[in-house]
Amino acid sequence: MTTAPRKAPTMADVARLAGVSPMTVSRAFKVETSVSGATREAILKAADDLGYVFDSTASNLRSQKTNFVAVTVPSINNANFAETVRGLSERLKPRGLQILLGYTDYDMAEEERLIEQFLRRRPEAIVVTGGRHTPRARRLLENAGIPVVETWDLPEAPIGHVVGFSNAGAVRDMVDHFVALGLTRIAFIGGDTTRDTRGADRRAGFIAAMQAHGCDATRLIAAGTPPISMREGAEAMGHLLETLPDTQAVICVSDLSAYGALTECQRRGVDVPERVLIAGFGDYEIASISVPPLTTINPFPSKIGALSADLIVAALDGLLEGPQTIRIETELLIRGSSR
Amino acid sequence: MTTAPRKAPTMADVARLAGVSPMTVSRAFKVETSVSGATREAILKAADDLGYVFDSTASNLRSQKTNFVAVTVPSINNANFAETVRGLSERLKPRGLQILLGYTDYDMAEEERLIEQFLRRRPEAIVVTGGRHTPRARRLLENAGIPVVETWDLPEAPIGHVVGFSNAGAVRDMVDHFVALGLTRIAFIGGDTTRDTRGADRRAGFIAAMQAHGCDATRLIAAGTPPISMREGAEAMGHLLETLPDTQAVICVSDLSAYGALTECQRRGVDVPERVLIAGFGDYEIASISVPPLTTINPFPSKIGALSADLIVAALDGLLEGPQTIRIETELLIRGSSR
DNA sequence: ATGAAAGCGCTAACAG
DNA sequence: CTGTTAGCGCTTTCAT
Repeated sequence: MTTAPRKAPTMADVARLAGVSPMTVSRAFKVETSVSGATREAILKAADDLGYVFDSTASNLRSQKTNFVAVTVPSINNANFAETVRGLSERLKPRGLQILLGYTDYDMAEEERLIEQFLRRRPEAIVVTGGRHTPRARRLLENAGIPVVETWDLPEAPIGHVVGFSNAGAVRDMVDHFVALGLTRIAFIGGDTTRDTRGADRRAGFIAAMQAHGCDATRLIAAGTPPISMREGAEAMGHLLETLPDTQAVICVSDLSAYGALTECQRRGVDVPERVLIAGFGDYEIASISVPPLTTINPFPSKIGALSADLIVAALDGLLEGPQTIRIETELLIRGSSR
Repeated sequence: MTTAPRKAPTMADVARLAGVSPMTVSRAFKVETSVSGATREAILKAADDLGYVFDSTASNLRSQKTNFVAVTVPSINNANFAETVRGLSERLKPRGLQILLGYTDYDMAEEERLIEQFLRRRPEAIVVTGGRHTPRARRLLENAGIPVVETWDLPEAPIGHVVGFSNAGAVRDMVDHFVALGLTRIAFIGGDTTRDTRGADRRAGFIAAMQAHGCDATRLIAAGTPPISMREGAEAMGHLLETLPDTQAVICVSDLSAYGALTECQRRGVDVPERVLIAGFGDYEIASISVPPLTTINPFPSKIGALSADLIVAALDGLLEGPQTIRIETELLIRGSSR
């Protein structure tokens, strides 16, 4: 059945059946509270007989504790953000904190709406992806009165705590790698830069690094709306091979688009890495197993989540002096697609 | 700042500043309620000045409405389940229903814990993945008094509504395809069958279909703990090529393991599909873009979500006579890896 | 170890 | 269109 005829039982009902006061029932449902073993047993038995389910909406209101942490990510369909959520979740669970997850679709206006909705539910802390937000979203976070963690970025003016890395710096490392191989005609494949701020930072990092090396930084292919897919990466590669056939290396905004680019080369009989080198970003599983495997950057997504959780727990325990910024060092992984 | 010095303002504070009663403030925050334009404006202005944020913990308790739907999936890091969640989310949002998402790690005991936690928060409805649960989880769902939807499966004894497909039947279609090509030495690569019940159903469907065709159904490779990865698919394929080198075709429990198997063939110089044919499950993006592309089955994951949302909305509106079962017809996609 | 009273912040129900 | 009263189901606080 999917509908109950009668009203759900409350603690008062359980108390009546067990012959105790509602307060004792309340205590019996917490761990480490002073209730005698026999009484607790009788209460839990009574609760089970009645089909009682604890009502946390009432508990939340009275105790002013909701025991959840709000988390916003750009996309739920992304292995790296999923790893960050897993890292968070695993360290928050032992503290009895659940995660309320929402996705913004890489849209700051949607992020603002989501943050407002989430704050209404009174989370104990909030984790957001990125360091750029609408002015109103920023204000909401500043005034929320709870720990705030910005991740996957190193914002210039953080709202609260930060656990992230330099997207531009990571791509600079990649450019340096290619230049060290003696290459100069290097292209960048990414999505439209208005939506995905981390993608935009990577593109900006590419341009800055190329210019620092005195190389032409105009081989920029926009491949569609972020997050760009394998297919869009493939299409961008096709376009690149046709319009700028002397390109020696390609840096893609993510491993997924890089893999798409690789397959397009395979379909066209363009040898990788002999004729063109390819690199991605994110160290997704595909990057380590494709033939050839893809050169990429590991941003340690689950570490971002775990360290964010540590900050939250410390902040809730009052152990933090002020806002903390934890800088993650990304790792350049040179694989078969670039050597 | 991450901590507020003073207490957060309530509706009473807003009411005082705006010179109205708390009830009018409450009305001003709902749409389509009878509040004069000028009054509403003054109230929202006062709320903004105070930095007031609506407290839904109180609203939830008093109105006995939480405006969210609980959803459990085996893994958050899975493009197909993500599509189901997206399908749900997009159709529930216009109704003002948010999603509370949790993952079970393919573990029924963890699912039970999660369901209990979720029901304490009093969701309007609950969506679970699969049709097998612990006895206690089943009882909790039966007594929850809210619409329940089981997905991604066709349970024999549904708890409430169902939106799913036959995992065994889908694999039967795949076996039929290979047998029609004149092949008989067909293997199945999957994970341990104790955890992933959908994977177990696919394996059982493989065995049944092979036996129905009078073929040997013993080429079964267990590749690790579900969900099995690309790497585990590759390792299983290596094992298969060494122990049963006369195998003509391989059906994998998912596209990810199928892709791993494909790469292993490429590393070993085993031509696909000339020497061995490969098929997966799920129609992930990798399946359509790999070289060669992978034969697979599309279970229409976002449709599962959308139809589940429709059932929930109809049930909440009291438009459903009784439990509904919606059967999704999967689609066999024959691609380069098997022809 | 257990109980009684009060109230968390909002809104259902009723009145005007 | 707006206000008053009461109470959702717990837990804080203070007793015993």
